Amino acid sequence: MQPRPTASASTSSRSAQTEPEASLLVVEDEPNIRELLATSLRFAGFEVTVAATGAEAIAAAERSHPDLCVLDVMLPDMDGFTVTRRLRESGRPLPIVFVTARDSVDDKVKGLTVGGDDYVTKPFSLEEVVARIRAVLRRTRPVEDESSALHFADLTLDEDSHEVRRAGRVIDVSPTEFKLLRYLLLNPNRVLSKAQILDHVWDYDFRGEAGIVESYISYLRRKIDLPGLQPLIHTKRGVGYVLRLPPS
Amino acid sequence: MQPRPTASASTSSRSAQTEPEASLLVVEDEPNIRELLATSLRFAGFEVTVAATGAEAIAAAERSHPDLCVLDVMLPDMDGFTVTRRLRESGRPLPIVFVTARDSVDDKVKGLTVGGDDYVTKPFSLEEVVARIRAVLRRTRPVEDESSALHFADLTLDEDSHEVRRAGRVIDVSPTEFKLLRYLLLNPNRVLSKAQILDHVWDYDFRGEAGIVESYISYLRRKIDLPGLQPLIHTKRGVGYVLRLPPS
DNA sequence: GCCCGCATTCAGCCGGTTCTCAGGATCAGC
DNA sequence: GCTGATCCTGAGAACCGGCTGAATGCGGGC
Repeated sequence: MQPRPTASASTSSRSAQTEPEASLLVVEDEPNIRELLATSLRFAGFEVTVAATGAEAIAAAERSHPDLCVLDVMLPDMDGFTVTRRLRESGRPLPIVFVTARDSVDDKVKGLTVGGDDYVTKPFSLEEVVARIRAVLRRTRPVEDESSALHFADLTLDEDSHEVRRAGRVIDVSPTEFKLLRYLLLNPNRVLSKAQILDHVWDYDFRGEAGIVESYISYLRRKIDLPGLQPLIHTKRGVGYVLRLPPS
Repeated sequence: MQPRPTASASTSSRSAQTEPEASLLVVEDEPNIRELLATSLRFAGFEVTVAATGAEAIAAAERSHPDLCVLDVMLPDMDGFTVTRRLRESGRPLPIVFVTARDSVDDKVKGLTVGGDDYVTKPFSLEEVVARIRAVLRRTRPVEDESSALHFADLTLDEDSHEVRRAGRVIDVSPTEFKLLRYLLLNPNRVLSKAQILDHVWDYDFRGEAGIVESYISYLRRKIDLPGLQPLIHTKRGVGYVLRLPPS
């Protein structure tokens, strides 16, 4: 798991907020994944506490009263059902984003996601996790001024409807194109290196080269930067890509 | 491995401050690189402690509580991912700038750029390292007074968008031109010798002559000091170059 | 099974970038 | 004004990064 050329980036433009967006409890027994989640979620603006087992999770939840729990369903000491039930025994409706192996029986997890909950499968991409968490919070929070759409110039991306628009016109994008565009929209006017994009948009175990980012940038440009419109995706040779209005 | 005779120069105008800018922990097993980093980062105004192994690093971090860690991912005793996790296990979000060999097998550690972290590849240029460190600190520090842009007269250089402007107009510069201009902007009104510029802007293993600095100064002048504008880049014959306003 | 969309890799092309070099311009000192 | 040293800059070669079309393979839906 390692280096590929990278530059600097923030996962989210909200990281500058002084007030944390929400408090999360991350429950995951694999140390590397736990730290990966904790680090990137903290940087995304959340307040994060961690736990490695179900028992720890229950103790931590009583102490810190998190707004949401990121829970690995395969824990050494107890299964996801039990942890979920115990976490909610207090009566507080704690929303949960489950983390599960892709090849695990899906029916079990589906039964778990009845409320406003959701789940992601391992290996996941960091953007995906953050997006799911925000979506669940949006759904379960009482009052919300937040819209689920990201905007830049005449470009819109709606998380709920999974819809992309340029100049009012709906644009059909593939899942990976959607995730890449979301990452760009979360970081407008900031150069993102190919390595950064790879780290945030692709699954954490992706073994490929940075060339695939070039391919997807190419696909996106073909759909987003149509002839006659101002190009929004720009190349900074030797550095990365940036979403911005053309220089005056 | 110390490249070429380094004139004593401060990397940044902040080095005159009595208060150190931030405290760094440099973890690198190669003694020459370690000293090169430690020396130039101290010149740049940082408080620096060093460690040669992962174990030393963890011990040192507990003792000195650095604001940021500069970490070679290829250490004799443990890999970068483990060191990172152990350094952060205390819960304190320690930002990290990783150092990695350019030709190292890229797929060993992934996810190095999450949480605002960044990395540089060996061989690096000193300006690049300092710039990355400052960028990460800017992103991860609570206080948000610092802007990512450097200014001098009507000339600006933005690290985030990698954009250069003169008199409001965007100027397209190559990566090397960008680094050279950043070095000049960090040292306004100070004459910089060609040797100094080579040491800071070019990779530490660059074997070329100082003539290349003349070439790049020429390129920059063509783009920055446009006819009709006040020239900002001046030659001090026999000494070096200086960024300043023309004498009245 | 068959088809289609999507993810991924790769190679060729193109143009920008880096770097060197040499001729000519400029400057300082005499 | 002369002269040597220094600097400027145009030209060119080698290199490198990025763009794109083509090929492959996988997986889901019919």
